[in-house]
Amino acid sequence: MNVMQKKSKPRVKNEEAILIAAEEVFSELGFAGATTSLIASRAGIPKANLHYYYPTKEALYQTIISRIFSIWLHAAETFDDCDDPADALGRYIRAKMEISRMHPLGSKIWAQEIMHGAPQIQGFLETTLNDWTASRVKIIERWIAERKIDAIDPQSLLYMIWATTQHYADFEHQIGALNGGKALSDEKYKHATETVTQIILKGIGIKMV
Amino acid sequence: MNVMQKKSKPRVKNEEAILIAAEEVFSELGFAGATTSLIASRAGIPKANLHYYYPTKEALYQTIISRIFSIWLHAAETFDDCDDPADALGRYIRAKMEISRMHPLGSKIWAQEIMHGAPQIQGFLETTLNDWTASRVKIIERWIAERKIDAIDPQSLLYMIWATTQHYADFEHQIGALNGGKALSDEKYKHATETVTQIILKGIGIKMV
DNA sequence: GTCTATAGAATGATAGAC
DNA sequence: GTCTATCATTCTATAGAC
Repeated sequence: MNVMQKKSKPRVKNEEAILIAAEEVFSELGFAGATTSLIASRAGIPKANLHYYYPTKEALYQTIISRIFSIWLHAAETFDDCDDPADALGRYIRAKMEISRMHPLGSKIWAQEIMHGAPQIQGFLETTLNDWTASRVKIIERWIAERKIDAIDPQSLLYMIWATTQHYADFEHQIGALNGGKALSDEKYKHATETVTQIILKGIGIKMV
Repeated sequence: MNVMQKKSKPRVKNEEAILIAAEEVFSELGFAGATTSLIASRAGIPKANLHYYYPTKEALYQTIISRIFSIWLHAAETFDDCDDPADALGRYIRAKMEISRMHPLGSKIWAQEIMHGAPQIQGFLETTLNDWTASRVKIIERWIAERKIDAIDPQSLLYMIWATTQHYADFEHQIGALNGGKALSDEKYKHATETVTQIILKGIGIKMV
């Protein structure tokens, strides 16, 4: 037998089912509105069983948050320090749009967490996000100094990218309502991604091919 | 005495205090997380008194929502059918930024309402917003046909404007955290407004003066 | 590991005196 | 109109049998 205690089969299965259900419920109802009994019910297990795997609602919520954080980190890495702003920003915008498409629930939970004053992720805002943002502001300022892009405010540019890309996740219900009540097709989503990329890049003075 | 029954003095005062407190609490904790006792406490009255003025938590919430709706209508009117897209869009973007500055709490409540599937405002999305959006898409398409702006997807442009301007309200906590822990000064906010306007207008091919 | 039953706390709303 | 006391419900969390 291994030194690493292998997780038992039902544990793996149940934990995964709980996390999927929890992400749904937290995104739909917020932390306060979510009930452990609803999460358990959607996961297909009795409520007491949920508390066996995750002792408190808050512990479950923090597990969800840390998963979302790792997705955030993945996107952050796509904004690398490269000489070509069209490359770097284009890749970053497309990565963020892809994440909004693949993980809209996580994006909504994240947005609500910030709207509520970031009770769980304040530390992240003050350390990881702050450092990451400062480093990217420096890169953008260098592009400006090298006359590769217009002399825009770097922070405002970053906020615009975050806002626009996350909007497709956070407001997907509204976008669906304005699309005849159904979600955007893959084709339309791709088109939106290209439009967003084009407007932002052209907007900061990058010549589009 | 007037035919219109004048509202008594304490009623006016208390209703106003309740609405201000309710907007705060709903934006911070969401509908489910908000408690009538906390709202009453912030309004400086006993909980039973709150229920005297607003029989249920939901009735109070709907009053708040209808106030936010009237602000939305006000912003919508600034996007008028004019020949100059720089004028029309610039005015609209600036009006939206101003609203995010003046009414961040309302914006957050609105965002959460949509994230939760718009339980109270689904009708608004399907009628007023849908009609308004369709009419503005037509105007944008006309500008494109007249070669006044690039041939971008009108919907994506509108979403970008909504996302970016509302981000300054909905994510003000994060923006503050990235600004040394304090809110943006009037000066910085003005600068952000100009940056946002410039990037979007230039991004759709409008020559900036 | 699973599940029934329930304890203990919080909350929305109201009764009824003033 | 105001306010204390309280009911009824709901929710988190756990005990304890299996």
